[in-house]
Amino acid sequence: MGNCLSSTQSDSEEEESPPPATSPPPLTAPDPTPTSSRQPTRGRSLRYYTGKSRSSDVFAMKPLDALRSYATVHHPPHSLPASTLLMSTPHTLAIFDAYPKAKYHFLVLPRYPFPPRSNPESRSSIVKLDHLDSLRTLLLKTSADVREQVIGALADTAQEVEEMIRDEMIKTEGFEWGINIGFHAIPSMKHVHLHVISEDRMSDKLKTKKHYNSFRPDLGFFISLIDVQHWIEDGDDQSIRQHIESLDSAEALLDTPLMCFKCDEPEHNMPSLKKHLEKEYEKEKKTALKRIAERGRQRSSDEDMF
DNA sequence: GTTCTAGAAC
DNA sequence: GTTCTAGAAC
Repeated sequence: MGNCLSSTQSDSEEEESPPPATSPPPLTAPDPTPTSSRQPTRGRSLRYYTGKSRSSDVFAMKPLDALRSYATVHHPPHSLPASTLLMSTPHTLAIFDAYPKAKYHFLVLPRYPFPPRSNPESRSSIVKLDHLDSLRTLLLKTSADVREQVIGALADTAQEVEEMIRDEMIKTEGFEWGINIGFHAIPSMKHVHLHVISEDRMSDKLKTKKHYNSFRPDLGFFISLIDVQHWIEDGDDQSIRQHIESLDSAEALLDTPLMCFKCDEPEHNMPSLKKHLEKEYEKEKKTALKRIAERGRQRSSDEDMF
C-alpha cells in the first residue's frame, strides 16, 4: 500500500536542506518542535488551487485508503507533494483536505509507526496500525498512556495548523475568524483524523446537507477535540466507552433540516444556505475590521494613560 | 469520500 | 420548464 507512494518518489530527490539564508522565514512563529520537518511555506498559499483535487490525481489509490497511505510513508516531505502536505512532525501529518468544505480545511493524522522508526528512543510503534483505524479504535483498544500520547500529538499539530491559518487570515483578509477542530462521529475514511476547518464554510465542495451538518459544531456529529480531551482526561475506560457508543446514533443527525449554525435561521436548500453563509461572513468581516480600526486608535490612547 | 442522474420540488 | 436532492454506483 505504501509502496505505490514511495515508487512515485523521484530518485533525484535529496535529503532536506535548510532554506538558503536569503529565504524568508517559515509562515508562522518559530517552530516549537525542533524535530519538526515543516516546510518553508512563505509565499505559499494555504488556500486551495481551483480545479481538480490534488491528492487523488497524483496517486492511484482508492480514496478511502488515501489517509492510511499518507500516514505510513517514511519521509512525508519527499513522498507527498507540497499541494497535499502542509507540514509533518515525527508523530503527525497535516494535509490539505482534498475536498475542502471551507476556505481553510486541513486534516491532522497520526503517522505509523508511532513514533516513527527514525526516532532512536523507540524502535517500534507503541500502537498497532489497526488501532489507528478511527477515534473509536484508538480510545477503546489502546491503553490510557497510548491514547493520551496520540491525541496529544494530534492536538499539538492542530494547534500549529490553527496558528498557520490565523496568520494567513490576517495576511489575506486582515482579520481572523473562527476555526473548528474536531473529529467526525462516523468517519468515512479509514485512519483517525482530526479536522481543522475555518468557520466560514465557504467552498464549492460544500454541496450537500450531509456535508454541512457533518461540520456543524453544535449538532453532535462533529466532536470537538476539547470534548475528546476531556473524555480521556477525567474518564475511566467505562465512561469513555459510553461516549464512544453514543457516537453510533450520530448518523441520523446528518438529516437535520438546514439551518445556519451561527444565527439559527432555517434555510430552504443548499444554495440559499450558501448565500446566507456568505452574508454571515461578510457581516463578520465588516464588524471585525471596524473593531480592529477602533481598537487600534483606542490602544494607542490606552498606552498614553498607563 | 465523490460522481452521476432520476425524479421530486418548485 | 428548471432547480435541487438523495440514493446508487464507484
